[in-house]
Amino acid sequence: MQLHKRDVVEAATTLLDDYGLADLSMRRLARELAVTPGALYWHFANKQQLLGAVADRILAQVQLPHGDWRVQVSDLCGQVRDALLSHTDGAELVSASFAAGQSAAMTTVVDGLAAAVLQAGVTASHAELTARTVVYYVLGFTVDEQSRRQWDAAGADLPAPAPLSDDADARFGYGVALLLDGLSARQRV
Amino acid sequence: MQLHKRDVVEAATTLLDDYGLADLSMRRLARELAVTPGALYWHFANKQQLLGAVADRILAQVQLPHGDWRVQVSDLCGQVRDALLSHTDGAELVSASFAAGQSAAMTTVVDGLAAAVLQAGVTASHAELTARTVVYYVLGFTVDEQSRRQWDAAGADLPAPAPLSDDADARFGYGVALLLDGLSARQRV
DNA sequence: ACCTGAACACCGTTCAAGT
DNA sequence: ACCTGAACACCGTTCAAGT
Repeated sequence: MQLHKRDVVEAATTLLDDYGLADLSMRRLARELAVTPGALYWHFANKQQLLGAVADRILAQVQLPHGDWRVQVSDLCGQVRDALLSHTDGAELVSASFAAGQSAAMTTVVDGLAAAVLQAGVTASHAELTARTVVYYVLGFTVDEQSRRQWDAAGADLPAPAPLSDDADARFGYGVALLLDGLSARQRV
Repeated sequence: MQLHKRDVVEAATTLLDDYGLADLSMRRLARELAVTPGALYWHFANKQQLLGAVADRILAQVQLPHGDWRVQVSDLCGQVRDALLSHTDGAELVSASFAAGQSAAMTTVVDGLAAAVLQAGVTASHAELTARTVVYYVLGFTVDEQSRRQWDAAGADLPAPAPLSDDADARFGYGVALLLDGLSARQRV
């Protein structure tokens, strides 16, 4: 039966979760879908575009937040981080797709952040720049966190007491708060 | 005659500047050095490690700054950005090497930033975290800037008036200033 | 419209064997 | 100690030809 874009993206996500980004190849994905590699190129122009679609799938759960701009920004940051951490190499994949300009969902996130910081009194011309600064932090932090996390998990099974996941939350929140403080310091009200 | 680590790293840097990261392969590098691919594996454990050495070479020009902590931070940020922009795909390469924990020079930069922000009154336990936040921004911004830059350069030769490079400097400075303001807001003096 | 078959031009890495 | 030869197990992408 017919191959649809959605099936391809779903299979790619499963492959990602089970074997990681390094083993997510067009050939392997084709094998998993029981088609020839060339078939994928009917639906996607290239691998980058396909990975962009996977990135968007990973970020699909993210909702634009409401409330005070500070709450909106930290909510959005937290949602993105949670989405990335819920898939193997999710942070690396989304980060690369964003850098390659292949993630529409990430652009939506930037726009959401830009709208929020506008309420903080940032000028229109600086809103997107501010939003990107926040996104660079979220992606940089989470890529780092996830690689350490996966490295630890690859070590001994249950080595130390437990990695204390709350600590990572606090560390993540620290950087977000730092950026929010920078914005507040500039707020003219 | 004998192949030395330095020769390999130098040749890799030339290849990077001339053809970009995507075309910097172990096989092509070996060809350029007139050796067999296997020869490289006597000097480097794997490609990641070799790229880490190239990253360190790119950052070799960066000097630990002096003066007020604010000046130290923005100096260091500017130096790193300049270093990355002076090699094709330099930002992407250093960013990847840093994420993979293969760049000693980048670790030195983080330590330098941590030392600077300590003077801003950040607690010792938050200094490295703050430094990493700054680094995430510098890398994220510069990867973005360089990819746009190279994309534009690949377009028409001399298309519009000129890309206005000072604008990029100002945009970069804006994010650094935002982080510095966040730190200042917390400063207890 | 959608997919196969088959090719093109490559990869990173390992390792016995040579010098 | 340092490197070659040769292999292993793959890649992304294209495109005429089939259905």
